[in-house]
Amino acid sequence: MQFGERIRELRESRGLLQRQLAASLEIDTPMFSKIERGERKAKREQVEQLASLLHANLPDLLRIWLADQIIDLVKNEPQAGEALKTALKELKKDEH
Amino acid sequence: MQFGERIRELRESRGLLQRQLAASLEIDTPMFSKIERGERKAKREQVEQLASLLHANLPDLLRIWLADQIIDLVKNEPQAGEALKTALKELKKDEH
DNA sequence: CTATTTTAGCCAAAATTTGACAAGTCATAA
DNA sequence: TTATGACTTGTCAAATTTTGGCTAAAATAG
Repeated sequence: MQFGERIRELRESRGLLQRQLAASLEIDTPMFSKIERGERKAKREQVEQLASLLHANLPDLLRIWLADQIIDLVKNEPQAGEALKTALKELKKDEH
Repeated sequence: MQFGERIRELRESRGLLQRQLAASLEIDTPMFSKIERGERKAKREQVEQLASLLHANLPDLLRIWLADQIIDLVKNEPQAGEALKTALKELKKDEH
């Protein structure tokens, strides 16, 4: 599940139009369309606003949103999987 | 293990100076110093050159280099760990 | 068809990244 | 002490990337 897809699901389930959410985020409709299609990435602040506007779970949206960016960073890299595992280990180390 | 640290280890084990490797990469010594200390990030092309110059394993260097960037992306995010797991799953999906 | 919604393409402003330079610290040697 | 060499710090401008808005085209609904 990608972030844009999820936003679209939530938006449509609530019967909202792109231009309505776009207005709330103070961006224009084409920009919102691009976010939904994953052509542009939302800002963190916009994720927060969307969670609120769509009554969605913020941590979960953030998780998907971040995952998108990670994928974008490592795609086309042969070592992608291994790098992710390494990053996870590093992360756990820092938690202590 | 971070990328810069690893480069420094390899460089020192071969008795090379920063200015020598910097010259090979066609950047100046301060820039190389910053890469070693993780203040600046190396370009992918530079990772390849370094692997060659230091007779190091390229996939392994790339793994560490990528992991650094992932960490940099997700640090300060509460959902970092979960996002990484999600990204890993997405990645595996694409592999089929 | 006509309206509205959504998407595509382009351009400029803004933000980030990159690299170089000058000057600094630190250690060692003369 | 002075000098030298290796490395680091801080700042600046050039270059690249990202962001946002505009126009107009395509798709969809009525």
